[in-house]
Amino acid sequence: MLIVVDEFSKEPLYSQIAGTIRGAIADGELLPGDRLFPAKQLARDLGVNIHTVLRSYAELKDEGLVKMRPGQGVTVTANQTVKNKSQLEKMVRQLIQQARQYGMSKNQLAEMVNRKW
Amino acid sequence: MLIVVDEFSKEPLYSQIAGTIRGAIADGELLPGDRLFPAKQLARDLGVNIHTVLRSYAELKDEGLVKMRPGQGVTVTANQTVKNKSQLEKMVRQLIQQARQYGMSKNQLAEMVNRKW
DNA sequence: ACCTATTTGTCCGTATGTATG
DNA sequence: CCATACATACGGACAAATAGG
Repeated sequence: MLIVVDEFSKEPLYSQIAGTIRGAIADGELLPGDRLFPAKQLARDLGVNIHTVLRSYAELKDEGLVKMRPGQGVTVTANQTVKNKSQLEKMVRQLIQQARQYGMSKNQLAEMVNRKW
Repeated sequence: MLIVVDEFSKEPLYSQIAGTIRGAIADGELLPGDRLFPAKQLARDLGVNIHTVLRSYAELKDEGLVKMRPGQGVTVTANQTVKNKSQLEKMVRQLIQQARQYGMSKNQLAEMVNRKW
């Protein structure tokens, strides 16, 4: 996987790095179980600080795309592709309709989902 | 609001701080629109680094509990309470269960809700 | 059981940039 | 223009978990 960063971009470095990796996972270039470069190594290769890389990795971790473990590294999480999601989408639509009736905002619903997860 | 940190606790400092504020919001001690202490000030008062406080705030921001804006500070987000929400909560629980069966992550579900809103 | 190297996790300090008022 | 406050990035230090010899 090729990662490049543009230090003059208005997009933060950690965001650029996370975005590239996120795309690679989405494209299947990185598969579940695959290990990312150690932060130290990637930082050296990219010419950025290790903290910047670790922040990128942490972002992907928060998204559930990877797992991070000291001594072991960062590995891509099991694939989350949904096969039969039509039913799920129907539920989501119903839920949204219900939430709207209660006068909830999008963020309020999102927060509720987040809380109950 | 009183915030104390235990530097010998195994719980990270930023987590301790975020937890205290999270609790204060849950208890209604902090109300929507209320402003948190500037990170610099709180850091000084607690005897920790400003980054540690900013990390706490960022965590609460990711949870949707507060908003952060340069120059303006950190403010508690609008309350999410819904009056007749028992049915809605039941739907959310079902939805989450369904989503889990499909192997979706929390963020994937959130994104789905966001997209369909 | 021990030691060592690797790698992430947290915290500190400093510098500079960006948005707001 | 200026002060305030968060945002990003760098560097260094040490801790904690893991793997391997």
